Amino acid sequence: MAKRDETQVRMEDVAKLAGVSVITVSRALRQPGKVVEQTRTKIMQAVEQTGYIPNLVAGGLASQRTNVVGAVIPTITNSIFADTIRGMSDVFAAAGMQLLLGTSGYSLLREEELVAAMLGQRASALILTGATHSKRTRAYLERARIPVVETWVVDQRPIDLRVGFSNFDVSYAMVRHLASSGYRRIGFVSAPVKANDRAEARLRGYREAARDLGLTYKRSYERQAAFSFRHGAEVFVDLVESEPALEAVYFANDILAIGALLEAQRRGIAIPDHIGIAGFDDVDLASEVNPGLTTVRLPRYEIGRVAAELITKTLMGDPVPSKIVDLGFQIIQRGTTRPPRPEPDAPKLPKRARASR
Amino acid sequence: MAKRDETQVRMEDVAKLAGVSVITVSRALRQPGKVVEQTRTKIMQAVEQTGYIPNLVAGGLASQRTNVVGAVIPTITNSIFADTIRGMSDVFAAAGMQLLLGTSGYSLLREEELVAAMLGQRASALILTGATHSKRTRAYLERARIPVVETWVVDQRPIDLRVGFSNFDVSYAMVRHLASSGYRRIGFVSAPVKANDRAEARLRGYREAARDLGLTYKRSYERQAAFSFRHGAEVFVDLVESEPALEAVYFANDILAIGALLEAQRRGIAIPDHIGIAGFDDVDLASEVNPGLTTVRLPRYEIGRVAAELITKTLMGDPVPSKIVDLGFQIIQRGTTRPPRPEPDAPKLPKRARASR
DNA sequence: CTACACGATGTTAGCGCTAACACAAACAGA
DNA sequence: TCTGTTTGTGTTAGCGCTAACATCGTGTAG
Repeated sequence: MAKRDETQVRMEDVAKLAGVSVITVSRALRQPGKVVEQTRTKIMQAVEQTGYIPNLVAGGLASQRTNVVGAVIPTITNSIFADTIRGMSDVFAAAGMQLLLGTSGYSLLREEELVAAMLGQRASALILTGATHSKRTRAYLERARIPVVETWVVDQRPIDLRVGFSNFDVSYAMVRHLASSGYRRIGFVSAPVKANDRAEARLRGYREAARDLGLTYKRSYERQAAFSFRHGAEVFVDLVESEPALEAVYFANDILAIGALLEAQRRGIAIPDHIGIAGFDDVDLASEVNPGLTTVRLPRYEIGRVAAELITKTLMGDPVPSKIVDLGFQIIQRGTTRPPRPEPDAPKLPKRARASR
Repeated sequence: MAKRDETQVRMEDVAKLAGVSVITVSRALRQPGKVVEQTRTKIMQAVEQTGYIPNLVAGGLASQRTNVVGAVIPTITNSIFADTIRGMSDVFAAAGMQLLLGTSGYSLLREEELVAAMLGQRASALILTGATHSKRTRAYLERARIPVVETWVVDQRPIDLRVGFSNFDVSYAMVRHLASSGYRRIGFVSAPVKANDRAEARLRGYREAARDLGLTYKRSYERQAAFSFRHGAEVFVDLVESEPALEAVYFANDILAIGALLEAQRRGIAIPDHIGIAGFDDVDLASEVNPGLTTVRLPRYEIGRVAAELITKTLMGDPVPSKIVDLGFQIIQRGTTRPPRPEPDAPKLPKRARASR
């Protein structure tokens, strides 16, 4: 064996100093109620004096459970996910659990590696982003028999739990909103859809709404752009130049939309008089730019909080009321698009989008 | 004992299926070169067939080391730290290490809890933000005898390793830059300095530069504001209204500065003609707003990358050339401030700031 | 006064893996 | 041929902790 590091304080050292057995120390630390006041005091003093920090690796092996929860997000650069992580962190910190974070970079293979690593750490539960996973990832998760929460999605069959909203519905609703403001020729700038079911659902929502509402729709009204202000600016210029008839451009995220807005400002393109701009996410900046960005507010923090709550509940053996939690959304009308017109006499728009395809 | 979970595949199951001993399986997975091709193939097939995932908790206990590195950042909401984490993640992912992330919310007590939890997980190394830690945190770290990297700072005595730049020097340099553009009355909006040595160093840099350069300096030229566009907007309005003589306002981060710039836009305050604005960080948005924001570019990603590289090197037993790595910075002149004037005949400004106080 | 419950603490036996050493077979050099 | 070395694999003994059961003392009811 690896010779043990003699300098490391073990539970045994604390026990000797306090004049009790190791199990009593273990109990004093984990279930203080089971140890009498006086003994506990002695033990805590010994802990203090030695600077003892319990070895959770050994504890995890012996008890067959850890206080670690793994979470995989596509990227940490997008502040969207930062809010979700904050939601998780707040709950897990209060529950004394550790968050093991990994970023997949929108790669299913990397997600698979991360899931394997987290299962290797014997994480008590896993939080993933989206509903698309490799076959092997699914196999791992099924065999692991731990709570798994897929976030930012609610449609389809969950592996276990699911917390989010319908990207399809939101996107559909935004197009409906723009249509109700009188826009008939609406362009769409998608995020890259590769290995990103949320982006793909937003694209579908746009297409189906455009069709259902009888808008002018051409494939050339669509573009795809990676997540950055710069890409938003570039794709916007390309789009308005090649499709001058467009009345509004709807972007799959606020960063692209704001990039476009700032570019329009530079080029003297009047927003919303010449063309409307809409985003998706309602980031802080969306209400600060001039004019303010019409967008969709999403329950970013809530997704993380609820996901973590479902997990802590499940781990404590409490039943959860529902395996799928839809947290909804809210269209935010601001100055980058014309305000909606008062309802015409016969509102022939579908009342609500279908729940995906 | 906790009865073992019979459904969990162990190394023994793989070994039986492959017709070898467990140690051979262990070696095949960790040091493939030590096992002959044919045996390894048999073992890998058995791994595949059973869906075996090595129990790193058991492995960590037996070997007395883990592939986990802990990192504590103040907040994940600030995209600044996101870049640093990306730097770490890229290196650790390539090295097959796991990142255990915690957010302290600028609380030394919370940092202490996180450090204790991470040491409890027997993390192989720790990455902290800043140089200010509680007494107990320092005691933990000294006893732990693992590599510890403090980031975003280089001054003073490190616990072990340190990667960043001098916030004092950067701030000093920015004020010097503004002065060289002819600004004499420069306001400063600090981030909250409580438990934030970087913010405090930036404030000191501003004050000392103002004094050294003979600028007009009044305590009422200073404000403090929490990290958000909105706070930047509000504090800017307050400052220009109560101190109308101000020629420029220098913000301790770009988010505050951009919030101010957008507010100025709304109120028709001409930037930079009426008043100059400068930031700190060079976020993506800084080059997109109109006019572009004068700011300081920091090696955000590099800090994370270098910190992680120092750790992987140290863990592999390679010596590191230096315990402290200063990654420098770069002033970025854009449109929110007047351009620097050509050097006057007698440049009596100090050539370089002192390395802190 | 005995029997029994209960609360507090201790003893024992692993959890699944790896370090160190052991050993057998194959090979090389004298 | 013998010896030493190298290579591949196995045996043994934990790593530090906790679950389960054991034990001991005290209080309480009959």
